[in-house]
Amino acid sequence: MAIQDLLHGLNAEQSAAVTAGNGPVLVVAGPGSGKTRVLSHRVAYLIQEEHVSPDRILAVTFTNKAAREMRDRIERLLGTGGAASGLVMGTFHSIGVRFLRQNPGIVSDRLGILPNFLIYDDGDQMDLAKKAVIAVGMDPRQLAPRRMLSRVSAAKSMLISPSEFARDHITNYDDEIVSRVYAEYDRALRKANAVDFDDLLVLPLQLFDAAPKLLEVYQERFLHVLVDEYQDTNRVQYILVSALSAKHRNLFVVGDPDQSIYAWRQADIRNILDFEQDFPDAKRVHLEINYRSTARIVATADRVIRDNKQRIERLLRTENSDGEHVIVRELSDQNHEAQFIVGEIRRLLNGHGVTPEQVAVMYRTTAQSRVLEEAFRISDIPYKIVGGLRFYERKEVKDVLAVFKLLYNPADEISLARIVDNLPLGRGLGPKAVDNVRTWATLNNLTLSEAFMALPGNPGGPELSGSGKAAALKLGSVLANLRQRSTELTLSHLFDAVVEDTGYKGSFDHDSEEEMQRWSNVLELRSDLTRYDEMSPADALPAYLEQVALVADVDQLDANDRGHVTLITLHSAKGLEFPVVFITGLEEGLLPINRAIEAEFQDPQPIEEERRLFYVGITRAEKLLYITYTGMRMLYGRTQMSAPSRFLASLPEQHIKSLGTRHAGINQHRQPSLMERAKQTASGLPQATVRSMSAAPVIPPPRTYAVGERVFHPKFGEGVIGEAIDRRSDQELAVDFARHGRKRLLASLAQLDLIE
DNA sequence: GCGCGACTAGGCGGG
DNA sequence: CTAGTCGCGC
Repeated sequence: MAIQDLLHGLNAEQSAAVTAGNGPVLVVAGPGSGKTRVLSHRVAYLIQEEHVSPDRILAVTFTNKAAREMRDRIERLLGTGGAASGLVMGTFHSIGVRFLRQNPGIVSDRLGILPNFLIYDDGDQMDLAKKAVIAVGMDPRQLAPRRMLSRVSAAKSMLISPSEFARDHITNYDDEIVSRVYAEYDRALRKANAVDFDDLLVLPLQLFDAAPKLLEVYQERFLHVLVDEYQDTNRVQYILVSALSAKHRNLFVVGDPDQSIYAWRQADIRNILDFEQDFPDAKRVHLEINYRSTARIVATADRVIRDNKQRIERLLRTENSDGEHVIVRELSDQNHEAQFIVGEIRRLLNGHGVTPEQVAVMYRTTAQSRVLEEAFRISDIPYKIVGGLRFYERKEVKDVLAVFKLLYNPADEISLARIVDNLPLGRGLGPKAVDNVRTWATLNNLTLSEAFMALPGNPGGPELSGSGKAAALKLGSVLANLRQRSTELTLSHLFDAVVEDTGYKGSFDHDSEEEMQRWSNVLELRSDLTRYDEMSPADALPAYLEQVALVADVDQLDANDRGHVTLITLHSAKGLEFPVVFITGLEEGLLPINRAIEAEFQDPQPIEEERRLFYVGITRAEKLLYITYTGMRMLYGRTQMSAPSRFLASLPEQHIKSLGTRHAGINQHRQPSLMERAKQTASGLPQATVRSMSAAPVIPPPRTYAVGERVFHPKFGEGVIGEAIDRRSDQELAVDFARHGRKRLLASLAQLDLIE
């Protein structure tokens, strides 16, 4: 492909970013401004025009899905298949684990982590944190392991080691506990030969510290380092990319400070704000034309984000047509909210040319998805929930995976404990028997599971009662047998052996619908495993376990996986786009969330982050945007009156159509100030009529259709325009399809192509 | 050692 | 409300 083709369709700013020369580059990219496009074109440009070998480019994305899509795009741009192979691309975590796996010798010598280390998921980390809390003599019920974990995670992301924490970061009793739990947690993690998510970023840095020569090798190799969603990087990630790009200094970062929504995960917005201080010779490019959304949606987003105080003033503009008004709707409670959404989606699906996959329903908390899911289940609209309980976090799936993990890493006591507690194989073994085996294991310098496996050959081993002894022997012999077979069997056959030999398969009650559902989840795991059957058993097991640990919810959203409405949290929705978006629960306490409101007087940051989250949601919408809130909501089992979110007051009147009884712009939860009352009186609020657009931007006319023209629709196929009614900024069409008869569609929504 | 009902604390976001 | 834990009786 020629250079002009590589730059074809890019605007001036996008081209400038793509073709920027060497040195640090900061791309500040508004929503829908084509940043993924810029990144892919940049990589393709480097390979093709600058003749950079793909394996000398490192590209970091926020999700695996984004990495996948970008790779596809680059392949397409470069034409020939495989042209992008060798590119190092993925999330920070997957790149981190790659560094560790590539250097097993140094990792094991210097960091004490054996090559068969496991990545502990959230649940494993929780179990370990709980044990750590108990080990330091505290009660896990009062200490909230979850809170401990987040403190530990925060420390790790700021590169504070347990000993540094103990030395420099204790200011009160609470810190004292955290410090001890942190030390114990990390010790237990190493003992289990496991790492947590933060370790995947921290350990590579420790690796580089321990082996500076190795860092030099990587520094030399990576001629170009590109980072997406830079506003959401934390300190460790910042240091990692700085270190890797230090030699050639070709660091290309893309981000949007207004979309920074991960401060709670220690993302540090200063990384992007201070980029030019860190790299004084940095070039800066702004992408501010939005290609995604209608002018009304862009104007709404812009108006909402402007009310943040701590913000760099920025432009957001579009050349797109006005589109429809943003619909704001008040409902009496969450059930009516769900009903409204389902009803509205049904209306759009029937005859407005909308297909289910074009629609997303977004919410602040996963708890909100339950009511929505219920409404969708009753309706005949296909839907899919992203997030919530992940597949791999389901109890029955974790139970089986625990066996796989233990077979791979015998030091993994957390998994062994799962097996003992949850599988029929562990029946008859209580804490006492396990403790006795552990004592014996320690004496003989074995891991706990190795000790169990050694039992059949050492009948005189640990002290055990008659029944406990039989159970322990059984466990040991089954594990030893599975372990031996794990090197020969494909993963799906290993699965069969595991569910059979542990008695798990037989433990599901065939008369219980619920248990049969759980068993079918277990079987789904089996079909997941067959994807690895081509690989040699020795490689498949670690590859599969790694995939399980690093796959995110959004990663499983597949572009080919069509035909359903998406239910998703606002956080997960970052980076996605949908023609039709519903943002639900615009209420004080939910969006903004209570925590942020409580902190508001000491610290305005959390509220500002909530507003950015709302902004992220708004900017996901291409054509139609609905915003809903309720007057009453059941939360944590109690029904409470809910006040409309303060963010509703930022919505620009001229672009919204308010269908509620109360006007969206007025907060009901507090007395309006005199000024506000004055303004309300002046403008005649509350009111629900649509006000005409004031100071409308110059907008190019949208594509229009005429009666008789032939068109193609992705779902209905070929058709002829039968009627065309002009609306303010759109056309309502009646199209006669050859195979589906007459459908009424909105020109802006239906993905029609004119057939010449 | 297991299974059950009673009780309590938390209550968001995710690689 | 729901998940997790306690404490009891078996």
